[in-house]
Amino acid sequence: MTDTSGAVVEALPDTGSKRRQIRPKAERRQQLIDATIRCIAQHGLSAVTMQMVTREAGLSVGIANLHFESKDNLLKETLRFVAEEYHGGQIDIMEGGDIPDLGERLDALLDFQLGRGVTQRQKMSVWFAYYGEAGARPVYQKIVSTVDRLAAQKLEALFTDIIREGGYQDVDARELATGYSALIDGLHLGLLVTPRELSKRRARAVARDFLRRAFPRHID
Amino acid sequence: MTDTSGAVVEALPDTGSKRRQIRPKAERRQQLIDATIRCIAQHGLSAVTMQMVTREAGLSVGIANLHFESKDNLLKETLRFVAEEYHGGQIDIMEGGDIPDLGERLDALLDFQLGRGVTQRQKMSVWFAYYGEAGARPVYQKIVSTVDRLAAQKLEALFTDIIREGGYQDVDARELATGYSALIDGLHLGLLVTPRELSKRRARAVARDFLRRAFPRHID
DNA sequence: ACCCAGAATGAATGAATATTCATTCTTCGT
DNA sequence: ACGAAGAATGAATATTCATTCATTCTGGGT
Repeated sequence: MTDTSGAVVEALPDTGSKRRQIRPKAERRQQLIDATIRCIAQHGLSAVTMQMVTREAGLSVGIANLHFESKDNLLKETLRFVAEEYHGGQIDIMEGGDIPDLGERLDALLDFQLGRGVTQRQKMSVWFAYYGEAGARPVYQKIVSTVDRLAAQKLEALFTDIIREGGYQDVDARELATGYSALIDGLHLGLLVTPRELSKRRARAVARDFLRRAFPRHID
Repeated sequence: MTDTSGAVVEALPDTGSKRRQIRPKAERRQQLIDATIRCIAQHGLSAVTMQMVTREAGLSVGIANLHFESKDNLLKETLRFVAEEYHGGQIDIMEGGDIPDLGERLDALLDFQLGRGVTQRQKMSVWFAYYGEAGARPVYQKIVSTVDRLAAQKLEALFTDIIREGGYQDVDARELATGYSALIDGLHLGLLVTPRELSKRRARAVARDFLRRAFPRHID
């Protein structure tokens, strides 16, 4: 309305080239998912628009509906990606052919869960944005609970091994695993919502404390 | 456009009376906040509309902007209400003039945190819906962290008393309080997102276990 | 060199939604 | 009984947004 002269086309300081690029479908999909993650983290799930996402990806609006059928689907696939990345990483460590020592494996798990990769505000924001909607959207519940269940099983198995190795008495692997998972989730929440009160450093100390109290001969 | 005859006015099967009622501002505000809570729980924060809320409250659309200036404000006030209800309840118990025995006070706290009132899906949904947006909305962070900080202090004080009374060694009240709070948050999350895997009963057992391991002479 | 499958674009469309405000209705004090 | 203060209404407005699709462009295959 205000400027129809069309003189300035390359006004935006785009991500490099303004020339149309053709790329395989899989690559574009990932590009869009990554952009969605950044948008959710920055603006919140409820404020994310297709325009926002496609601009963040440096692409046109139409492309999102080309590679995902709808916004709904894009959001679903984004959750699936984040969930699999997080739980997949955990599972790799817990199965841990790389790390034979069980105590060290626990340490590695804790490092992953409260370390750089996962704890970045971006990822946490996305994670909890979906949790927030999960109460009203069974689809989200299903996506999360599918990967979640597997991770829970692996954790229980790891704890069972540790209990056997350490000869710990009066410790129930299943219950402890539930507690540990909940603790980690709660710490993530704290890091996200009240970063002033809870430093990453202290979060690790708290989690480590939990494990030490349960498995004193494996931690510290 | 389609029907200007104005014949059928009472077509909607309203919540009882179709007669216009005049009520004090404070009452209408609470009514709208309650409706907002129900809407968020049922449809998710991002799907809530003013029409939805006002219909749920059995009122007209205009009223929301009469008593709150905007949708944004209504959502903010709703969060404030939920936060104060939850943390206020905890604080009352922890200050606990009613319950002199410290172990019993702990039990009461746990009951409140994982009992009927708070754990109702409705309230949990709202709680986490806001957490999900908190990463992107400093306003929400501020509202939560204000009440949160006070509750954390009270919990630390309670734990300090218990540690002194029980003569527990090697236990840091602050760290334990952080851990316990995180654990409770994590359990709420589990109850909300994977109710199949985590029953309320088991959540209580897990939390109780955490406390017992720290304060064996006060629990069980 | 040229073609064309299909990738990419973005203006246009239509649906949804927050907010406004002229009007109507209640209640309370007198 | 009456009038005014202000509570309540909901049609209208303006905006925002997801989705569509006619058109343009690219790059690999011939």
